[in-house]
Amino acid sequence: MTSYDVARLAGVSQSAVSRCFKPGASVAPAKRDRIMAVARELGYAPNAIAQSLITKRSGLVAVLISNLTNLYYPEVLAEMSRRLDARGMRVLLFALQAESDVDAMLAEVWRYRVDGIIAAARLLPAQVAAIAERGLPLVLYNRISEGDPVPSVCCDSVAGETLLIDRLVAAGHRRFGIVAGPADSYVSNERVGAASARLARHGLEPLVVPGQFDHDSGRAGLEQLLALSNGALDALVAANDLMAIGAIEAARARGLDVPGDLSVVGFDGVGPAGWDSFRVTTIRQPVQRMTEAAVALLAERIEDPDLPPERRLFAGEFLPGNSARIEAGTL
Amino acid sequence: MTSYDVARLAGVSQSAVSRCFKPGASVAPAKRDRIMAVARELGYAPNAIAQSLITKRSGLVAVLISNLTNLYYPEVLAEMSRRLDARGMRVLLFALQAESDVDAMLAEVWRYRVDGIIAAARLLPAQVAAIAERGLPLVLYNRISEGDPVPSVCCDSVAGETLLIDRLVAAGHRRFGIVAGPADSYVSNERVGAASARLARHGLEPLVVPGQFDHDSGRAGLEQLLALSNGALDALVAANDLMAIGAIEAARARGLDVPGDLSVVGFDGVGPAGWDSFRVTTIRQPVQRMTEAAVALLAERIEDPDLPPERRLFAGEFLPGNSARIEAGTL
DNA sequence: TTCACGATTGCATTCGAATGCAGACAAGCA
DNA sequence: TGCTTGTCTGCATTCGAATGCAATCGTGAA
Repeated sequence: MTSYDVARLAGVSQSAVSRCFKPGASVAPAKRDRIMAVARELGYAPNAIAQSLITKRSGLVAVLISNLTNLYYPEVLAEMSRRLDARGMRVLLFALQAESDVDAMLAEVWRYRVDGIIAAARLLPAQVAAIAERGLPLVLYNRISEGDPVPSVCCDSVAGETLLIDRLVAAGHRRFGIVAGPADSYVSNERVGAASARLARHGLEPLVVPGQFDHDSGRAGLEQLLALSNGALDALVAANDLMAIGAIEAARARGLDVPGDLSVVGFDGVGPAGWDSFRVTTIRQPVQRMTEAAVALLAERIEDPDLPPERRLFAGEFLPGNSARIEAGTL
Repeated sequence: MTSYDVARLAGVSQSAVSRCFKPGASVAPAKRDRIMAVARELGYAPNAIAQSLITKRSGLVAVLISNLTNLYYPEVLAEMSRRLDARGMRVLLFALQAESDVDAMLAEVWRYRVDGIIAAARLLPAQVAAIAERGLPLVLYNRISEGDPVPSVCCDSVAGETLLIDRLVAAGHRRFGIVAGPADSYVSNERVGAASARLARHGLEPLVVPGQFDHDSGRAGLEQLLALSNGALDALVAANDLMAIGAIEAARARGLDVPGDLSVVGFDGVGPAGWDSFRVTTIRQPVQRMTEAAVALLAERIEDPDLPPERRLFAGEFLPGNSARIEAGTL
């Protein structure tokens, strides 16, 4: 079904059909009705491919996500999809396996003439530059660019970790351990850096061990920290909830009570963190508002590519949970 | 950058450039090298949009997923994306909020001239018919069509539930409760039906309460079942792991030991089911093989639309876990 | 009645790549 | 040398919709 088919059956020109589907175009009401009736009968809708070719707008947004299985991203993706949808844009999904895939993904991104990119994945400065060179609007999600400024949406790790640390210190914790995420993860570095810095302000220095943002890392992290500290650990700060949960389970497996013997805090506020078995003391990212902001930033820049980069920082919500000894009522 | 730009700089015709990017096309080696050099320099790659228009192949596959936040689908989506990628196809993602969205989504699917559809969402017979009418290959994931036969990939619920029930009965459980998923969910009906049928073979009849496939439903389901049975419950069969976990937590909250006082089994084999806190006795879906099969079925049918519908049923893997009293060594 | 003006309408072109067709050219063979 | 085969090439057209431009129509004003 093409606009020509509709035109022929309705006895008008192809232009008329095209104009019927363009809001604000000049078409006589009677003719429009006739055309739309035929279109409906034939099940006609403008071919987005052909439209893209001529208008240079594909309606596609490339969404790059590095580790979909991270429990946190599915929610982000679902929200993002919904919001892009509401603005008439489609999600072209790029689920990255490894960092090395990025260049290959970008090659595909170019080919499909997407209108913009939302990236929740690590991009090298050269990659960011390549995107900018093509004039493609880009919005980073929970990371910022290392090179030139790029619009981004982040959850305030510094504020979040600062709050957690202050609470823990106020409640008497002194011997801290931190389980970091991957060394090249922006959020991990932010969170670990913020927590360490805040501890330093309190005159404390944490033990830090690396992790991978997954459940097993939390378990392994706890073991390492206990070994390093000879069992003298008051609080474990995990760079995300999944690791916090792993740590909680590992602690229990060793007969430690959480939070009685050890306080554990996480970050993200994913679903399982709220389950009875864990009730992780954590910071919940405002996913709804963050995805909305990301989509809005992108949409604005698709309309006007000259808008300056803007960085939106969202405060997380403190979830007291029950995995850390924290003074009640000090909210 | 268009093929014309490359052609001009390389001093050849646009056709030649086009042929350079088509495997097996006839181009003199020397010329090919020259053209490719220019193309690389300009960062040229064929415009997928223009290609789609003329070849009637977009390389896009619409992936419809109903509840991305279900813990199980993210893994499916990531795997599917990777495998489609390997075959040179892109994922156009449609994350459904409500069933009512399907028609709106399909309208978009038409517009983008996707090459095929993989649906992990409920489709009405009329919707399946509309897809068939357009000649679009369709593969269903973990569901089958209610009307005309459609290629599909499923995990064998009957075998899985049968195995679980047999084990439970063999271990002496007699008073069963089942927490179902949404009434319109195919997998829920399959699993609940299979479990009930198998129990009937053993001369047993379970209590059945409805759920929503989420954590809270498991909790609520347990409460309801305990009320209905006056506390006389041996085993709880949840239609998925998330509900099994909710039920386990609710049972513990009531002071019941799992599996000492109550056995709980789930289905899916999602990550959290394997965590120490739960060790859910469950059936793991072979996601890798299932997604590979789904993508293969689709790819075949894109090549040859006349292939007959085929149904692939995969056996799940029994994970003993530790949430049910089951005879050891009876594997 | 005549003219101007605005609302409609269709024509023709454009977007970027793929491909059937025919011409150009070279090598192979008798 | 003459002719047959192939191998390369470029030309021209095609995909389906959007849009600048000019033509057409109707209407109200002068």
